Amino acid sequence: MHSALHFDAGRTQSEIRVRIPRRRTLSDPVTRRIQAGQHLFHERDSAHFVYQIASGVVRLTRLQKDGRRQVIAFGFPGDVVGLPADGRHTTECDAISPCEVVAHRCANLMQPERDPDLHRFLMQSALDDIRFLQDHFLMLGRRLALEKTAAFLELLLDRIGEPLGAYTLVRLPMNRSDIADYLGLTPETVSRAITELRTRKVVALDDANTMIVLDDDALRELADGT
Amino acid sequence: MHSALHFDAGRTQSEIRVRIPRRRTLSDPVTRRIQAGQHLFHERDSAHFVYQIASGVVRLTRLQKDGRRQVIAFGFPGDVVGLPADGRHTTECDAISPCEVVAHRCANLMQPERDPDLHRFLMQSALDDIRFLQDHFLMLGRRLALEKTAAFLELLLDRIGEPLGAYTLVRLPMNRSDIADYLGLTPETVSRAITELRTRKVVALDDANTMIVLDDDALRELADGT
DNA sequence: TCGCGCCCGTTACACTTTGATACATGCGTC
DNA sequence: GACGCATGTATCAAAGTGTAACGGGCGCGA
Repeated sequence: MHSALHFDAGRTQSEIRVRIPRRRTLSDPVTRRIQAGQHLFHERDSAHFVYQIASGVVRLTRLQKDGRRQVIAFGFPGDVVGLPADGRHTTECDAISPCEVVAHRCANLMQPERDPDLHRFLMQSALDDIRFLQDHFLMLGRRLALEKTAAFLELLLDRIGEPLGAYTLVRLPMNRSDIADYLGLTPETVSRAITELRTRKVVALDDANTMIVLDDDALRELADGT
Repeated sequence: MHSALHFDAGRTQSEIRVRIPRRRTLSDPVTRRIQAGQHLFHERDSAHFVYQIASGVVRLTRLQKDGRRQVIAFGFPGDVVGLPADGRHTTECDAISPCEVVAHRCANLMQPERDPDLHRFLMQSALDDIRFLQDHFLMLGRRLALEKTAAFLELLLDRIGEPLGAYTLVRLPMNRSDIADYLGLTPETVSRAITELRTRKVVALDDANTMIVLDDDALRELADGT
């Protein structure tokens, strides 16, 4: 069944990128490349930079005393990650696929006079971040694992979906454990939910975690709980 | 049992207040009084003001298509609520106890040049907000209802606890349904969890939802899952 | 003042979902 | 070919939910 699902869409994940506007200021941004698995920063690190993702995907996590891990968010191209509180980072951040990121100095956060445009941009990013975090709550609070999973796939569809004829292609950069820790489930339950979505022909999935959304409407209905 | 628990601490909830610095700018803040149940704003409202809570508690919620409600956050004295995305409010906001709030014009969010001090303050608020939202995820992701509930009461302890001799007094301004919708549980489960905490002599609770934290350490251990 | 209905909190019971555990499969690497 | 890693599947136990019922407090109107 899987072998019949070999869709060759050409572009690779890393090619989904966002144009970073070139700016002329005292605090010109610096581009960095990082590999999958590398950390951008750790929780409680003194914060020197915030990072805008140009390509690739990062994972923002919090570690708990009992050893459990909560995935706070995924950083997709265009997102700004690493906004600090009290001068320190509030999460772990590591790449789950090769990334290019643009680093901006944190000092600019509290110096609006120095570079108003940059400050405006950072404020915009913080406000967007708040909205994304609020969206995430709706997934965690939702009751059924199938609904949570559908809502998550809907998010991916909207954030990193690539048109492919009548359907949409979504390359999953994260594994089942990441999804589980994002949704407050176990990897097994995520696996069951995805299997159910495949059985219902809502999505198709090959061995390389490349997904095709077959029934966009059904996915959104499940995500909405209707 | 309840009648034996009549502790008279004198101060009322509304007396927990935060000093709002008087500022001299083009955009002087305006104080408003609102009653319990009144709305400050609705989801998708065009955002004209952000509000800093001076006294009282507000509730930030999102309504879902299936009728369920997610409590995104509670706004305690000192908190800033109503930070918009794309010029619109992203949640409902209503008071759950009589409130005094200080309104600042949203226009200042994207005009750092006009009032740098105000902009710095709003940025700080946004960054704090992000951290609080992240903290909330750890409560939702936690496994057991007892742990979630303990974590929530720990939050209240830290935010609105009032020293009372060797113990700490916490007046719960919200009802069981609010707590349930905040933690992703049902009101019944919250009730059971609180009953368990009372049985274990971790907290005491009277008929007026006034709580005394008897065993601070036990509460935090439960909240940490240890 | 009394009676009434309503809301909230609590408790009990049956049921559903999820978690925990175990094991099989497939893939890549050594 | 052995091994590690990630994923999928199956089974059983545990936890939470849904439903219902009960009691207390409160506001309202007769």
